[in-house]
Amino acid sequence: MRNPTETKEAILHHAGSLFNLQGYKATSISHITDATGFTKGAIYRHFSNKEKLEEQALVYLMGIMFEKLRTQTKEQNTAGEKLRAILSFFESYVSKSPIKGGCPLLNVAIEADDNSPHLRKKANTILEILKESIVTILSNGIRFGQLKKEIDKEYYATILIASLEGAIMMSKLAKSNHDIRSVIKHLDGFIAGIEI
Amino acid sequence: MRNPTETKEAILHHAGSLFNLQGYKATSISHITDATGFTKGAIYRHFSNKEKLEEQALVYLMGIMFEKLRTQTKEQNTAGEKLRAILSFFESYVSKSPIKGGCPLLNVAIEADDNSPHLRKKANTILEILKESIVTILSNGIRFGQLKKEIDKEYYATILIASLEGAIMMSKLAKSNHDIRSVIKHLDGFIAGIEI
DNA sequence: GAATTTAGATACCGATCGGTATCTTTGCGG
DNA sequence: CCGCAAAGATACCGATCGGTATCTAAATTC
Repeated sequence: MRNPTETKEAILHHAGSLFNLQGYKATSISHITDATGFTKGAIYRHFSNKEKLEEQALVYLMGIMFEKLRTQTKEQNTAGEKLRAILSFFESYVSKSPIKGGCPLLNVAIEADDNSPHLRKKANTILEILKESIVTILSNGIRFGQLKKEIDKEYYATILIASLEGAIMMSKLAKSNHDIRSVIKHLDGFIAGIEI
Repeated sequence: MRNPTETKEAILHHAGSLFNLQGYKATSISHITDATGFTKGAIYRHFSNKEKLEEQALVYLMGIMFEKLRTQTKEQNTAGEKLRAILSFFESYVSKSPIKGGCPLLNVAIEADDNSPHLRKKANTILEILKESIVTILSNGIRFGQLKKEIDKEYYATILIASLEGAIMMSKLAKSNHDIRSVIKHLDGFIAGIEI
């Protein structure tokens, strides 16, 4: 069964999983060959070097994240419900995570901010997309008369993301969802404050 | 000038700085010998292995953090002022950081949570100490009639820490203090809500 | 179905990793 | 000022790092 498309997909899948769990620099090509069953020859045929593999694996991981996030918000009707779907989506990163190792955005941000310009740039773009998707929910909420008109949308998006990402860090460290539940409780009230 | 105490201090200082900037696993002993001017022989005389050096460097970093935090809160008189001193302390991690590379607690938490049990445990203890120190400020604020009696202190401490740590991640990623300023603005109001 | 392209395996490269055994040098106690 | 213990330097170890050149085998093309 030789299928280059599936091979590349399998490499991205396992590499992404390992990068998110162990870190990008800490994960070697050998770790990936062990996980996939493929050899270095196969990996370097599909990716010119480790840096490119890291970048594409990050995009792959964020694709999964945004896909899950989008389906869960689409199920909801009002802006308030959509925002609360985001809260529970982030809570899932602690216990039954869609990707092992927690939030890939948080992980790559901390590892890359000071010494991996290529990953940092991509991560920053991803953060902006996440922000923008929350802003869109808020805009629609205002348009449909579900949220107060005068709110600073970008400000609210920032508060939500910062609190949730910080809470993931705390809860993963303590191996308990107590902290993220507190934060979600707080953000729930925060959202209620702008609902009509 | 041969002074083992100063040598150990210098190793911890440079190692801590590199660990916080590049990560623990990504920083090799060679990086530390380059930074300190000492050789492997010197390092392994003072630290039995790299793991122990990582642990002690983390404690060293957090010592600096808590020392700075303590002096800045001690300068303030009321609980509200002390809490706001914490906000501006965290803001300093982005621009004029006491330690290069951002918040050492956040950094070690993300790197260690899934695969460095020895660091994870220490980091978790540090998180608890940070929480406890905020709870103490809140308790005193209540005792001196500066804060409302009925508040859930641990809950408030969690919200503060999560928001601030998440904001550091965002601001370092975007290389701007815009996000952390938004979060601080929000937390400022949050604190005002429990002041009398 | 033979020829050719391409996916993937194998074997190797120099550099660097954490760690150690040994040697030299320094400073201190007598 | 001499002897000795401790501090630090040097030189090395096997393992592993990212990367590449080459080879084999499978699919595609005509």
